[in-house]
Amino acid sequence: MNKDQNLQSVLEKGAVQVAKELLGWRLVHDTPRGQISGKVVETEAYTSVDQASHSYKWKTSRTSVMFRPAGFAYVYFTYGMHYCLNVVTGEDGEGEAVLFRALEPLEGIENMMANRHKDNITQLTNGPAKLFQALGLTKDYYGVDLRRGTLRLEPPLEAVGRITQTTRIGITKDVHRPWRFYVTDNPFVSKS
DNA sequence: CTATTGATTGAT
DNA sequence: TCAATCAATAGG
Repeated sequence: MNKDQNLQSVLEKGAVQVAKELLGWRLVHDTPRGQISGKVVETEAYTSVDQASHSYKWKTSRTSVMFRPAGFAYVYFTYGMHYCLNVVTGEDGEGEAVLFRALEPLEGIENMMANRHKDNITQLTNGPAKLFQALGLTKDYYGVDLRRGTLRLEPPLEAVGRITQTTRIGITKDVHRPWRFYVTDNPFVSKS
C-alpha cells in the first residue's frame, strides 16, 4: 500500500494538509438499500486558531468530538435545516476538522436521487448539506469512527488531477485563509 | 431569560 | 436577493 493511502497517517496531519490529501478518497455508506459512495472532490479545513471554526477557543457540547483523536465524524446542524459532515484531524485534543463540501457520485446513484428527491446527477452532492442528504446520513452519525463502520473513508481508486486552493465559502470570519481545496474543473464541485 | 447568528439551500 | 427554520451562543 502506498504510504499516502494509509488513512491514519493522512488524518493525523494538520487539517489544512489533510483537506488537500483527502481529495480523491471515497466516502462509503452501507445502507439497507445498498452501498452509496462518492469521491471527495471538495474540502475545507477548520482549526482551533481559526475564528470561522466551531472549535475556536473552546470546547462545547456541540463540538466535543472535534477534540477527540483523528478519524471521528463531526456532524453539525445549521441554518435550522441542514446537517454537514466533517472528519476530525490532527492530534488528540487539537480541535481540528475537515468539512466535506462536495462528492462525485460513484455507487448508489439511484438511492442518492431518492434521498435528494432530484434526478439531476450534478445536483446530488455539490454542497456540504447536499452530500449529507444524498448519502442518507442522520445526526446519529455524530462521533462515529470513519476509519471503520457503516460510514467510512476508503483509498482513492485513481490519481487525482490538478488541485485548486482558494478561500472558504459561507463564512464571515477569517475569510482570508486559503483553506478550501477542490479538484480542478470537476463538475461536481459546489459553486456558490 | 431573550436576541442574534449561522461551515446552506432553493426559489425569486 | 431572500426566506426557511432552529440549536448554539452571546448578552442582560
